[in-house]
Amino acid sequence: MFKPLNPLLHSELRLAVMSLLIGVKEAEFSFIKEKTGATSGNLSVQLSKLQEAQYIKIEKSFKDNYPLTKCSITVIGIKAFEEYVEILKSYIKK
Amino acid sequence: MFKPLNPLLHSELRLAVMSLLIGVKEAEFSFIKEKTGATSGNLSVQLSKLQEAQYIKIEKSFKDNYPLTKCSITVIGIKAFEEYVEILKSYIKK
DNA sequence: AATATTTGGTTTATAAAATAAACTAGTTTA
DNA sequence: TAAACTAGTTTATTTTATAAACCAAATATT
Repeated sequence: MFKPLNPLLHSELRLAVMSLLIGVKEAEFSFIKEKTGATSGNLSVQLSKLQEAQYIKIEKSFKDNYPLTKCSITVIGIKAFEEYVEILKSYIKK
Repeated sequence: MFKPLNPLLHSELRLAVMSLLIGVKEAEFSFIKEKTGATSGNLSVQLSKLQEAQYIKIEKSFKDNYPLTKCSITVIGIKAFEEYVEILKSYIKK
């Protein structure tokens, strides 16, 4: 009846990150942090988990001497997000 | 940007329970258990939490000599559920 | 008539997740 | 050159979810 909700996406912060990334080409760590209101530590951990699942791609570089982390959603990530949203809708439409 | 998601409702099982209860007048423990696929223990714990928050009402009685637990959603619960759904939608619509 | 099984749960213990605090490595500013 | 800031990561703590064990009473079995 109630299909399982992908636990990787059923997390407030990771869901916010994915919701954000699905609308943009890429986003910087500090931008995501600001938009989600997350702490650096929490964001760092959650981004790593999303990367591990190959839902996002993380690219590290330097800009003006400072480290710069850019994230973008992958095809796998888009698919997982869309499926999660569909299942979620099936919950709340009852 | 991302409003906080009510943590009491952002739980797979509790969300399923609320989604179920919002559509019916009341439901028995075993019915909820069957529909959600939860174990008795987990369901018992989660129902208690929802009751504590006054999102549901739990009525205990006996039927054919056996204990019978009936649950129903409260006005507070309906309000919380609807607000949660609205915030959730604001996440996934970006 | 014991004893085993089932019902309808609750309680407790364990595993997993989220979050906060502390730390790293380097940069800039005073 | 020392203090403060950037941009994070790692580790520790707290919280949450889940599973396992348990309980009381009822019914079924031998």
